[in-house]
Amino acid sequence: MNGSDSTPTAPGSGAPRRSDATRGAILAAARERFATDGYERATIRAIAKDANIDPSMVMRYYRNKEGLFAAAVAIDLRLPDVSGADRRQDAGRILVEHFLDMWENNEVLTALLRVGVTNQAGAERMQGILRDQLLPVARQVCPDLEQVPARAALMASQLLGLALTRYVLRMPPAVGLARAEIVAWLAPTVQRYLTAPSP
Amino acid sequence: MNGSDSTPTAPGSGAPRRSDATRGAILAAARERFATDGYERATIRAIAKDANIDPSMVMRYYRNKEGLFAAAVAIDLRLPDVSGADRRQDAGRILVEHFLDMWENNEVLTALLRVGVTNQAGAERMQGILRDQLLPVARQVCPDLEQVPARAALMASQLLGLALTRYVLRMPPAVGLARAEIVAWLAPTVQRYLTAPSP
DNA sequence: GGTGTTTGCCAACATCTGTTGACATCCCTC
DNA sequence: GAGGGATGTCAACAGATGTTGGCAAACACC
Repeated sequence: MNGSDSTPTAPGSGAPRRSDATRGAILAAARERFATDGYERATIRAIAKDANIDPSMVMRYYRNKEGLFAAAVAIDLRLPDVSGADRRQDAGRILVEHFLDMWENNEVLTALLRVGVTNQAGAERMQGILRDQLLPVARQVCPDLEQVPARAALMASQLLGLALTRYVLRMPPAVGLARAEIVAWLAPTVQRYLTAPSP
Repeated sequence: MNGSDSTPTAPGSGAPRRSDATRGAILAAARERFATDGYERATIRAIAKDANIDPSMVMRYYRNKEGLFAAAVAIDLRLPDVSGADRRQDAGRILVEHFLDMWENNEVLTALLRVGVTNQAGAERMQGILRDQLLPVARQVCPDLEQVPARAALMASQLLGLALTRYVLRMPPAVGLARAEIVAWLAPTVQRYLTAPSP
């Protein structure tokens, strides 16, 4: 439940508009549709119907479908700091737990993953998240700076792979895993990708 | 390069038809389009154009778009046997190498992954592959039979996660990984998921 | 050589898509 | 209370999409 985050279009600036409720409803509906249907099948008409407004309002407030997607899917992973000496050796567990928390109650992540697979803009957005958010974390704990991108990519492959099988494809055995199980299995993997000496 | 596999529709049965060349061309074009565009954006018209035939031929030979997809994407991972005592402790490396071989020169896998994310039928197909092909491999090497599904799911999460970041999203650091690097990093992970005692 | 089936192309259909513009209505300001 | 901008509704557009049926040519078989 993301709710209505202050000002939908220009966060933190501009006076509140009378249409903020509508804008928020559109964004909420868009997030849900993009998450369940992907980019192509999430039609503007369906989103507008969910938000109980006219399709033309979507165009007025977000220019076009791409603009709507850009506004609806803004992701801040809020990755925790793991640079402390004590936390560094626990980075795997901390990150896996944080990732699960994020995915379990944030449909925007599922939306972006679904869209990123079939839409170029979505894919680039995901590349940006890896570069701007995941990579810095790897830099905090990785010994050799030159290996940071590779290690971040490895971490991403495992975490996104879990999200893919569990939240998108909903493979029964992946859905059936308990949270504690996932942490116990994946934490050492991520820890190794981040800190183990290059094999 | 999959080429034209004998009889496209009913494998291993029926006399060769005069239209086999056309059928094959359609399937090849469909595979490529589904792989690059996903299900929705891979239009029948575009596929027909690639195959240099009329769109109506696609409908004649494969009923509808779903039928075309079902015919175009039939996957046999040809997973190697790892039940031997010596191979069992090498299962991780063997499977990762085999997976890379498969993905590097088989666009059908990319097609299925792209479609599985936005299409229910595609998702079910992938679930079937996990159940019918990946799970038996896990059963060969996993000590506790009850844990087989969970371990197969873990293996799938890592392998599909790599495919996702490298072949679908094409995240630069994931694309930049050398084959040997991937094997060196992922083999121990898969090995642990399959054979390590439950953590 | 005539017959029936297969193969292919063409035109069209109904529907859905993103998108646009005109018009009515509300609310705030002077 | 009049004016003006913001907000919302309605109808329509142009194009694309899956799908269908009819019709000509090529072929196989007697």
